[in-house]
Amino acid sequence: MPELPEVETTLRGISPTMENRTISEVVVRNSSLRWPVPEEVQQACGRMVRRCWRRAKYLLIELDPLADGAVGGLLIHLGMSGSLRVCEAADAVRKHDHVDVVLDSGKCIRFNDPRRFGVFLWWNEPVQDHRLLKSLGPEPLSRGFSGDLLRQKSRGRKGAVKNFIMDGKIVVGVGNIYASEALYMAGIHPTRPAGRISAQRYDALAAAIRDVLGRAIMHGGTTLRDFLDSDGNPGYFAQELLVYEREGLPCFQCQAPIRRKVIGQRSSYYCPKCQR
DNA sequence: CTTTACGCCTGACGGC
DNA sequence: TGCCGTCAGGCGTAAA
Repeated sequence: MPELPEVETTLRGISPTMENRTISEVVVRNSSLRWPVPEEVQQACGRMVRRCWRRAKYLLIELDPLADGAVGGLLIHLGMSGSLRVCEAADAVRKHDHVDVVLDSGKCIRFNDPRRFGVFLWWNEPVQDHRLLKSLGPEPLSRGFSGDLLRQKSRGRKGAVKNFIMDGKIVVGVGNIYASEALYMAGIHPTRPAGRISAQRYDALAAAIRDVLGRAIMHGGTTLRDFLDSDGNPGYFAQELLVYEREGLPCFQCQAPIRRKVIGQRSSYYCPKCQR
C-alpha cells in the first residue's frame, strides 16, 4: 500500500531510467483504472522526459515543452496496490500490467495495479492548477510544514486528530500506517479532537511525522502485503513499525497491550497508556 | 465551512 | 477441494 515513502522510493527508482530519454510508445492494455486512461497520454510519444518529480503521492513525468512553450506530461498515482517497475520493453507481460511507457533506450516503465485504484492521466496546464493538486496542503518534508501550521489549521476542528493529519488539505502524504506511528511517537491519542491539542504537542507531532516519513524513505518504504519498488523488491520499514498491526502485543515503552480501533473507517493502532 | 460514509477493486484469509 | 463472506485501504465525491 503505497504511502509517501513508497511513492518517493518509486520515484527514485524510475527517474534515472526516464530523465533525458525520449518516450517512444505508450501502451495501454487496460484503461479502466480509477478513471479511464485518456487517449491524450499518446501525446507523450516522441517527447523527451525533462524531469520526474512528486507532489503528495502523485508522480509527475514532466516532458520538454513543445515549440510553442506548452508544458505537459503524465500524472500517475499508485492508489492502493499499484507499482511501477523498470524492465525491458520485450519482457513478458504479467497479470495486471496495465500500461507501459516505452523509452528510446528500450527500457520500459510498467504500471501494474491489481486493484485498479490507481490513476494514469495526462496534464497540460500549469500542473499546480490541476484539479487533483490544486487544493493540497504542504509537503510534510518541506519547510512549509510545521507544528505551528498544524496548530493554526486545527482551530475549531472537533474531529479526531488522526483524521486531521490524514487530510490532504492539511498536509499531504500521511497515510494510515504513518499516521498511527507518528501519533504514537508524539504520545497523542488518535481520537483526541484536533482543536484540543497544545502548540507544544503539535510541534512534537510535526517532528514525528517528518521523522517517521524520512526514516521510511531511507528503508525503501514499508511492504506489508504488496508494495514493490521499481526493481521489484519490497521495502524494509515494516520491521521498524512501533504500533501498526501490533494489536495485543506489548507497547515497546510500557508493555501495555497495543489496541486497535476503527477511526474514520480505518484501523488505527495506539497504546492506551502512552497516548493521551 | 467541517465531517462522515461510500465505492471503486482484487487477493488473502477464515469458516464450513 | 470449493464457495462465500470479510477485510484491506487512497481518496474523490456526495451527502449530512
